[in-house]
Amino acid sequence: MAGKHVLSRRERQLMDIVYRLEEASAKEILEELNDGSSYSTVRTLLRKLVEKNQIKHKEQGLKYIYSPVVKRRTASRRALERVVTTFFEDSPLLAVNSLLEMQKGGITEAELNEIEALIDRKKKK
Amino acid sequence: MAGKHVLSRRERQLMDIVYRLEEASAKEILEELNDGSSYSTVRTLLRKLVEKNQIKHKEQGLKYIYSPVVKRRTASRRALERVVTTFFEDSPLLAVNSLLEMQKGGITEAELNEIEALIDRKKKK
DNA sequence: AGGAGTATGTTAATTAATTAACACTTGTGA
DNA sequence: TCACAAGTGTTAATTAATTAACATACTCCT
Repeated sequence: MAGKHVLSRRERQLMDIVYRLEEASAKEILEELNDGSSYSTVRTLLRKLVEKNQIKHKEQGLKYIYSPVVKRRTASRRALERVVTTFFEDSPLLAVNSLLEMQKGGITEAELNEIEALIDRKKKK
Repeated sequence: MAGKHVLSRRERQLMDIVYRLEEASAKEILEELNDGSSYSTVRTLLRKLVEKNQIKHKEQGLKYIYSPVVKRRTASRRALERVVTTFFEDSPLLAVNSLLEMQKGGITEAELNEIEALIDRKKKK
């Protein structure tokens, strides 16, 4: 293993699932992966992520429930920053523009109004 | 190698650089990486990315200039979608909210106005 | 011409990632 | 109680990723 915070492809894939589900058991993660992976495989990956201090677990009855060490809000900011840096020339504005055009989960008129409200609030500072 | 479109950690790191720079020579990528990697190492990675059909190169005098096969616009959409799915419950709105709060490359008043203009334009459709 | 400089092409050794078998623990219902 | 179900813990084999040495090709300049 290279370092504490360097994640392999597979490890990152699991982290994404954990962030999406907020918390999950090994079994749930296996189901989310939905490739032919064995339970054992998933558990080895989870153990490595615990070692790398990326996730922690609490016991729930028999099983462990895993959740991220870095909270979602922080991780999401970092993820957005990376995308903005890589694809949008460090301009959040350009990224917002792209989000407005996004089809998936398309933005409704009501949501557009919400965004305007956010902007107004921001302007007042 | 697993599949044609499955990238390793290092390969993705190079792709990010290529997307950020739009196009780059092996040497430029080496400089961007800015860890102790050897020129030879970078070139091997580039060759693999070509094999995986992630980048292509044109010759420029002696050297190759590499650029992504999937254009930036497409790749950026995919990247945003992934972030929105993983961290923002499939809601572009929530992602926009987070971008508005982003410090790095902070959004100016003028840019806020631009966003409002974008929204107005969008509303008219 | 030919040597230095700047590239790319080939190959191989090492290290890390990935996968999964197998052993063990604990709760639970017949 | 005791077999089974549902977990986790340990370990190891295999495959992929990573790194870099070495060889080769092409330009340019003296």
